[in-house]
Amino acid sequence: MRDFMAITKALSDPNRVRMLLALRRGELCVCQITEIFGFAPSTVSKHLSILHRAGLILSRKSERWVYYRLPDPSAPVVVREALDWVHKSLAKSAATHADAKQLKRILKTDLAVICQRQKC
Amino acid sequence: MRDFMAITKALSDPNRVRMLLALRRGELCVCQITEIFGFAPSTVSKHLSILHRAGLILSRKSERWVYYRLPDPSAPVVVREALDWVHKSLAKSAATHADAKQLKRILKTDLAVICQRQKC
DNA sequence: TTATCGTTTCGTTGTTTGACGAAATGACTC
DNA sequence: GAGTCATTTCGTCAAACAACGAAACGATAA
Repeated sequence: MRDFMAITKALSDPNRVRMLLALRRGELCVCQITEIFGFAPSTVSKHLSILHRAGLILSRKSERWVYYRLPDPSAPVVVREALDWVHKSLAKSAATHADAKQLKRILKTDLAVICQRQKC
Repeated sequence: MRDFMAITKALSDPNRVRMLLALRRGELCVCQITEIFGFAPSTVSKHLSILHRAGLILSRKSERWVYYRLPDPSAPVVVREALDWVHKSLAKSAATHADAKQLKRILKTDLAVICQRQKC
């Protein structure tokens, strides 16, 4: 029950759900996600840590950056089904589409430039 | 997105999730649910209205009582899948089992007696 | 070591949420 | 039409939460 509630609480904030959807195409580092959503880095970090603690995303550190990604198929069933439900339900939503557009723009930009722009 | 968030917000409270699970065996009236969980009737009513607004339960009025039940298979896909996920994930949890035991006891008791006990 | 830089943690602030009791509602009975 | 009764709505309070900036952290670079 506790694990399950960690997932539902993580999914109860729209910005966290948007972040899950943004990761659909592959891993992103914190500053890329910060750029997409326009929040302070500390805010984004907090959201990602909540998603991470619920098991909905995994993290990896490389060079200066921390990358987050969706879990692989070996994740617990409850997590896999939650993610399937989220993606299936929102893949075509307006918010997802808008975020995907932002993401496309950001992926064209060099990481260092993004980070400098944010002074992060 | 708004509909989806109504569902995740509804599922983000453990007591509301317990109520969904309690309805698995069939419809219950507000005072029966109140008896199971030991909250004030106004609290239970609020929880049920949140679940109802999210489309996770349906209601029916009969005589003095309002009955709530899980939706039939004609419910929206997003709702059906959410409920499937909840039930599949928690059917065997300790909390569900304890509530089911309470429920069994309460179903043996006459509705009028329950309501009187609560002065509701 | 010291500096730099992306990320996280901490403390604060304003908002949301869950609980309750009291009062309102609305249907059924007399 | 007045009374009864289950349920809902309203107002209040305390706890939880989301956002931010400042400071701490931890790894890499000089």
